[in-house]
Amino acid sequence: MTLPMEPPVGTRVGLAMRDLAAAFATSSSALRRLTSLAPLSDQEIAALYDAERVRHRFAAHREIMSEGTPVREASILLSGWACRVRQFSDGRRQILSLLLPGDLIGMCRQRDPLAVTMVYALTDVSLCPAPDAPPRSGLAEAYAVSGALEEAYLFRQIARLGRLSAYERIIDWLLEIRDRLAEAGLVDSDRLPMPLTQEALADTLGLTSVHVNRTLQTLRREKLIEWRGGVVQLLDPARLVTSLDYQPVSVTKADRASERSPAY
Amino acid sequence: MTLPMEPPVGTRVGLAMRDLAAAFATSSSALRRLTSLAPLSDQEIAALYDAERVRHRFAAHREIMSEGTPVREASILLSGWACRVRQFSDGRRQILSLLLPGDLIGMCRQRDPLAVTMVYALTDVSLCPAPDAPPRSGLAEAYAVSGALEEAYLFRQIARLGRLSAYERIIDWLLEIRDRLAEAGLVDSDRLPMPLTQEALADTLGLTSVHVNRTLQTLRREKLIEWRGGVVQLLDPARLVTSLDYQPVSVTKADRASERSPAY
DNA sequence: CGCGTTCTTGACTGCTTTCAAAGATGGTGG
DNA sequence: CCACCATCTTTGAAAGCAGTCAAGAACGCG
Repeated sequence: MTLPMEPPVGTRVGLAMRDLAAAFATSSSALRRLTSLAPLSDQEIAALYDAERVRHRFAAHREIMSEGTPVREASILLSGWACRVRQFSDGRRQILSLLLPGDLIGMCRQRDPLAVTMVYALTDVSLCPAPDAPPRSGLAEAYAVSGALEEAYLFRQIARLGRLSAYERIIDWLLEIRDRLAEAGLVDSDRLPMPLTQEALADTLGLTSVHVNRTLQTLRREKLIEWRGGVVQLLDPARLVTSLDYQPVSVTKADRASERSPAY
Repeated sequence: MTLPMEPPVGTRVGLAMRDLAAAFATSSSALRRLTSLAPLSDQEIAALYDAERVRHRFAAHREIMSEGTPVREASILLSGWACRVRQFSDGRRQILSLLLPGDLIGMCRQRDPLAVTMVYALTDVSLCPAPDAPPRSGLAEAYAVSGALEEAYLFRQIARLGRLSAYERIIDWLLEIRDRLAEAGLVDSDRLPMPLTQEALADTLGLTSVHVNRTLQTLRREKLIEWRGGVVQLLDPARLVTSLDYQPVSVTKADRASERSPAY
């Protein structure tokens, strides 16, 4: 079966909903992630599919949202990598969190929300508006789970910056990115797309690019990773995991259940 | 006028609602903070006042919530300081965020939520259940704003750990704590209650207690702060603010408006 | 007053940064 | 197809911020 690469225009709730749902879930990495967060109805999946028709594109290095600016509408990140950044007046820069395909941007519950951080495109990026989710719907649940995960990743980032060495930070971060990309179906046998420069990684991990470079070389020398041409290959994920007793986050009971017995 | 120190039992929506509201807002620091986040109706204030009758107390150094455990109900922190912590297997410890009077704990939107981090009482602490907030109510708005602020503080913490020196981290942190305590009415002319040990502060700022100690001495020598007997006095807040162009967070348009022209 | 916790101090180590410059890489246009 | 340029990666030497270890002083509580 050939999967649609771009959503055909004008598709609505149709005949073979079930097949469509399956197709969507594997064709769009964003859709794939969102459908994995909570059970969605066929209508909801169709709504997401529909929403993807409207695309906002941003070139790499463009500002998607600026600090202190009103947040208009919530978006879904369809493709590419973005991040939240804090820029200091003296040139220092800290990447606060990464935004990967399927992540939500600008999902605020208060009225007249202002962006608390700049959002910046690390690569070419495309967004679509996030469909409204009525209270207690499956989509609302998916949004809630996504929000809880985002918070959990912020906590991980704090612990990483506060207490891990450069060597540990890189390993811990790679494992987290692997898990997050895997949710969107973007990881194949521990090979992950890695569009970041070492400088961007340094800004993420609170290091200098020089030290990131040296530490990566250590990891390569130890045959733990390969990193060439925008792709990282984890050579011994098990050893990486045990070396810092890394554990994936889970924010709901259902989530933890699915970890014990993976769906696939 | 004498303010009630403990909420009298059985009070409901009464005669002099306006006066009551004013009294509550100054009597309970938690109530004071929540009422400042969004306009609340008299009924909502009464509900909060009512909720405070049920108190869960935790002694200092007790675990309030443990990682991976189901979150039963949302609570309001009435008094004392708590924190979210990540404990590493080798003894390292990172305090992820501080929980101050008026902060919400365990406010989750997803079903069957699990605690993502341990919550730990830094001092004796008392909590009460957070009243339910119907959608679009003032209370829901207050909860939403509180959640957005919490997220903003996590971003600040990440930037702090990633890119500031020990000296800068302490200043930045002190200013943030001042602002947060001020919302709850707990700051008087830049004197803040400071129940943390230098070790706890080290675990918050990703440093060692020895280095925190030395850095505090520098700040004292420079006549920037005093810290004695559980109280910190900021001696020159303006200089502290400009030294790292510190700016308070605002998460809504209304919020920013009130900064320009303070309500009191 | 006595004991445990917290704070303070010194000497030494080391991880990470800084500064600078040389290679590698990839995309573009002639 | 190759030269060229900008960006990114790699390397070296030296300095500095923060950590470690250890022990003594001060503080606060019962």
